Amino acid sequence: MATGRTHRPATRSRGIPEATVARLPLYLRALTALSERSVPTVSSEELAAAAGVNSAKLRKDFSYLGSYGTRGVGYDVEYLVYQISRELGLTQDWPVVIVGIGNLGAALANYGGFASRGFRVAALIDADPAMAGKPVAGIPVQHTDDLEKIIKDNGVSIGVIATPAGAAQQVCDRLVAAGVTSILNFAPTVLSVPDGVDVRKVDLSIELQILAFHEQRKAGEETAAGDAALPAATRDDSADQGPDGDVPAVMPA
Amino acid sequence: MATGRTHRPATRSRGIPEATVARLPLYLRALTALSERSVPTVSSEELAAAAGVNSAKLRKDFSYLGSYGTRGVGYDVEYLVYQISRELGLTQDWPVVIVGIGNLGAALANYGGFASRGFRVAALIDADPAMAGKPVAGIPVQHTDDLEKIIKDNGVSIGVIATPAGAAQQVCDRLVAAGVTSILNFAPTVLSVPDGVDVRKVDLSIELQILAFHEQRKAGEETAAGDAALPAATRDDSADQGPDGDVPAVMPA
DNA sequence: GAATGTGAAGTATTTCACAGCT
DNA sequence: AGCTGTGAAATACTTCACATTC
Repeated sequence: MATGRTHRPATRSRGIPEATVARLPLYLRALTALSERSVPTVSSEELAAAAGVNSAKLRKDFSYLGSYGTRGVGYDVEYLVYQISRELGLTQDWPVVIVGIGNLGAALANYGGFASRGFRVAALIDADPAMAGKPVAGIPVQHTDDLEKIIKDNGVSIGVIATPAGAAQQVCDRLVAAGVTSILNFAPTVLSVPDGVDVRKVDLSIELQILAFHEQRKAGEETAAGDAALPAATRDDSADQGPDGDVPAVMPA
Repeated sequence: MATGRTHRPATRSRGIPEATVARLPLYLRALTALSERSVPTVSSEELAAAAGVNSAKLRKDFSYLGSYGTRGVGYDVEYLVYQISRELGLTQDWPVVIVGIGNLGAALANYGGFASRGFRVAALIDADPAMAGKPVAGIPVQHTDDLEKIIKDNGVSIGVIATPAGAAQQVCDRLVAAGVTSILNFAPTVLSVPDGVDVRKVDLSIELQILAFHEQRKAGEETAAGDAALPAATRDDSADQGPDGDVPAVMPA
C-alpha cells in the first residue's frame, strides 16, 4: 500500500518514544512539587516513587533526553524541571481555545492546571447566542460565528473540543481550516483530520468501562472477601457459550 | 518477601491484553451507533474505520474474545454489542459515587455518557457543608462525613475523585476503607492504594502537554512544503488518536 | 468471492543487571 | 559505597499474510 502516510509526525530527528513523552508530564509534576519544597536533588528511586512508575523506566526515559543526572548523587531538581519543560515545549506560551461551554467546557475554563503549565485560555467559544458575552472563569464567551477570526487573531494552534458529539466533527473541521494543528477532544466521537494534525481524546465513560472490566474480573475470581452485600445478580456464563441462541439486546439508550 | 504473583497462572484462557480492553469501549461505541441505525452486520474493515483503528488490530482484538464473526460476511452488530458489553461487565448496573462537586464534579454528574453505559450516579459527595442538600444534576449533594455509610448502603465499588489534589489521597483512603475497589482519579496527584485496588487517572493538563510536545516539534521541523496544510481531507485513519499507552497506575512495589 | 481468525514476523516498550562515574 | 546510564533480554503489542470458512 505504499505507505500513504507517515504514522508518526516525522519521528526522525530525536526519536523519543511516545510512551516516554506521555510520562514526561508526570515527572514534571512530581519535580515541581519537590521544587516547591526546595528539595535540591532527587534520586531516580525517589522520583519514580513520587511519579508512580519504577525507577528503571524513569532512568531509561531520561536517557532519551540526555544525561542530566550525576552518578552517585541523583538529579538536580531545578535543572531537570527546566530540561523537561523545554522538551515538552512548555517554556513557551500556548494560547488555546475551548469550544463548547457547557458543564465540561466551563470546568475546563476554570481548571487551574492549564495556566500553571504555560497554557493560556485565549478564548471560549459556544454556539448558543444566549451565552455570548457571558463571562465564564472571567473570560467572555464568544459566538461560533467568529471562530476563524478568533483563532487567527490569537495565533491559536491548540483547540479543545467540549461540544456534544454531533457538533464535534464540524467544529474540528473549522478549527483545522483556521490553522489549529492540535486538538484535545472530549466529545465521544472519532474525529477525522488531515495529516499533520494531532488529536488526543479523553473519553470519561471509556475510563469507567475499563474499570468495570477489571472490577467484574475481581468479583468473578476471588470469592467475595469482606464485602457483605453484593448488589445486582451477575449473569455469569463466563465459559464459552453457545453459538447463537437468544441474543438479549441489552443496551440502554 | 512481597508477592511475586504478578503473573497469573499463565493461561491463554482469559488473558485479554490491556491494550485490547482499552479499545473495547471504542468498538462498543461504534457498534451502538450502527445498532441505532439498524445496520444488521458490519465487516472488520467498516467497523475499524468507524472506531478509528485498523482492521487487523480489530480482528486480533476480537479473536481474544472468541469467534463472533462469520467468514465471508462480517459481524452481527447486535450480537457483538452484547458480547462486548458482557465482556466489559456492562450488563450489570454499576453504582458510582462522585466525590468533589466543584466545576468538574458537576460536569461529571451531568455527563450523559455514564448513564447510557450502565453506570449510575448513586451519590454526590462534597466536603463543603454549604453544598449539602443542594441538588446537582437532580441529585442532592451529601456531606463527606457520611461517605462510608453512603458507600455501604449503595454497594458502591467504583468511586470517582474530582477533589482538589490536596484532598485526593485522604478521600481515596476512605473510599478504599469503605469497600471501593476501583477509582477514577481526576485530581492531579498520584494515589497510593493497596493491592487489588485499580486506579485510572485522567489528567487534563497532561494531555495538553503531550499535544504541546508534538506541536513544538512540528514548528521546529517546518519544511518548505508547509502550504499543504489545508484540510485537503486526507481521509485516513492514521491519526494517533487517543491516550492509549496509559500508565495503569498501580502502586507499591 | 469475501471476509474472518490466527500463526508468524515485526515493532515498541519494559525490565534486568551491571559497567562506569562521582 | 551509591546511583546513573544503557546494552541486552524479556515482554507486550501491532501488522502481515494467508489458510480457512461461509
